[in-house]
Amino acid sequence: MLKLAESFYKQDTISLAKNLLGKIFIRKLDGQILAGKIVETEAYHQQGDPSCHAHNGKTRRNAVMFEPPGHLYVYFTYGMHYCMNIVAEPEGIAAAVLIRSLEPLEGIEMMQKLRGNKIECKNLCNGPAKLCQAFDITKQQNGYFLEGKDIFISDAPSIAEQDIVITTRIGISQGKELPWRFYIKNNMYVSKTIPVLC
DNA sequence: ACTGCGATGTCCT
DNA sequence: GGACATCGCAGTT
Repeated sequence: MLKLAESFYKQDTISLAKNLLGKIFIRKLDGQILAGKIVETEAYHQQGDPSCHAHNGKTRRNAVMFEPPGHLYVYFTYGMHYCMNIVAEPEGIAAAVLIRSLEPLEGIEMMQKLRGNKIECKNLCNGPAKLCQAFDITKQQNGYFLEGKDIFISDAPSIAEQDIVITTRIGISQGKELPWRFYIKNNMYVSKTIPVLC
């Protein structure tokens, strides 16, 4: 089980969004292991992407996006939800990959406790705020570097190009036309299916 | 199946 | 003051 290193994360954000599909996100929490396969991502970039939090330059909220690749950028939204990104590209360029869905692999009971009892496995991590709740990712983890021992991503076989579905991104009002959402074809744990571009 | 909407706190102009 | 990279519930078809 090989832990991905900074050299992996130092890709352009679109490549990273594709190459993270199939990898295993792991958190050790209270002596237990939580693990999920990344099945859906979105790319964001400070340039040419008006929906990117860093589009208008560095602020207190988005500062982590400018840090070296492999850091976690966690932000709070809608008064109650967290979303988790992985910083891409070299230090100084603000770009990140939003993790939108995980396929739960290990620690499912603990995820159910964190999410609420009656949630089906299928619905534990099929959304950016849901997976943060299931993995107890909050602002405390903002800025965490993924080479640490408690939170990291484990390598796994890449997803073939023909098994990656490309669509526009979900839930944004600007930059809607950019084809920067990626998910694994026919995977049951993807958050939402919308008309496919190609 | 789909649609609308309220909850709720933080950030940025 | 407005917007927000969401979610779950209630109501409708």
